[in-house]
Amino acid sequence: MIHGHQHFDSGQVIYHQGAGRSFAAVVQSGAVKLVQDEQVVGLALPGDYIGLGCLYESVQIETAIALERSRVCLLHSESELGQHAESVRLLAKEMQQKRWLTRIQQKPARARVCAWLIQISEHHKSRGLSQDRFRLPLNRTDLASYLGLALETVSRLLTGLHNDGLIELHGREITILDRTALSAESTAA
Amino acid sequence: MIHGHQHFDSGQVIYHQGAGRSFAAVVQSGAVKLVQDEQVVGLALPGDYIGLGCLYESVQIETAIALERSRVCLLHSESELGQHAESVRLLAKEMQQKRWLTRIQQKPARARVCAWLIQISEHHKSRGLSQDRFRLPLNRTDLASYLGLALETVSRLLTGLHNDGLIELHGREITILDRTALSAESTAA
DNA sequence: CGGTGAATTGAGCGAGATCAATGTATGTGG
DNA sequence: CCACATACATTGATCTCGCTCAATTCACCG
Repeated sequence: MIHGHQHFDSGQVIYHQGAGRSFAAVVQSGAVKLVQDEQVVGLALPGDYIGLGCLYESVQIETAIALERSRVCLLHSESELGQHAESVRLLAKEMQQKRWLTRIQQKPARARVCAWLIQISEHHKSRGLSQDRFRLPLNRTDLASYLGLALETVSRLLTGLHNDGLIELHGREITILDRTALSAESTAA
Repeated sequence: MIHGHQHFDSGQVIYHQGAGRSFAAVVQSGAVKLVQDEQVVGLALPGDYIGLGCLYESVQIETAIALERSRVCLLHSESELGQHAESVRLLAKEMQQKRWLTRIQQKPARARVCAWLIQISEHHKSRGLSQDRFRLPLNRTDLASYLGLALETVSRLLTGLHNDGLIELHGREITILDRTALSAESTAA
């Protein structure tokens, strides 16, 4: 049984979909994407739990891949995951994420991108970082997969938001210029 | 505190989104739809739990509406919901549903409909009913909302499946003629 | 019968996908 | 230091799936 934290380089697999002897983990730094059948289905940032499927499934449900050098604290045993009451809370958080995803999937493409940007921004804020200036944790391909769009569409929409003066953009570095408008668009249609 | 089962007529609200003093319940007969912000986000058939949000939220997350005369067993207290370990199992089942939804949302419209038909068919099978002949629990409008499509599209696709000889269809009564093909299409693209 | 709500069918349009080319940043080895 | 390779991002042109709007049709009920 490996305890304590462990490092993963960008692109490294933390665990594979279908793998037995499954375990959960907490992301402590960096960023991790969750992939299910070639589809990006989740994004875990510092503080987020991954692999909670082990609470009720015998094998991992998704593949977890580090998006940049990340530190992850592996939780192999039941006791390391805390009491059951705590487990319910963790599952609940994951459920909220899924609900959010389901809801924005119905919105038009531009709203999805806006909603995601806001979401990432909030996450940064909650970690005490700048909520207006940060690096996008996903590249265009992964972001497109996550939002259920074509990568070209994502690219076009981001430059669109830039042209409309809502954001500043240099590759993956982003600055939010008009959070109000962004937020408004994210709830549109 | 109301105990035991209770009946709801078609269209009756079991609980409202946002309602306090929330509770969970088990559907014992009939069918219930779960609506979140005008959007159908779930369908509960006999044996399914609803309102599990009460495990971690103080107010109901969605509105539950009976689709036909249904018997529902209300679970007001923590103890009626079983031990925590049981709660995790219930949440897990709900999570699976959500994962399924997220996954098919990316597929083309026809695959969504096929996947849903298969899903309902399996549910019937697991209840010991005919897996080939049954009544669709949702009308076209609700089904469209659930699958993220326009109701006209759903209608066209169903008649399409009929023309292709995969199903027999009279209003909401359906007969599955070619489960293999249906299943194959549900995983397409 | 007519009346009401659900389902089907048709015509046209548009958001977003696809295909294809070009651009930009980080390399790596000569 | 420059040519070149690789990966990621942008931009353009075109096509298509599914949406919208509108007109029937169908089933059931008073």
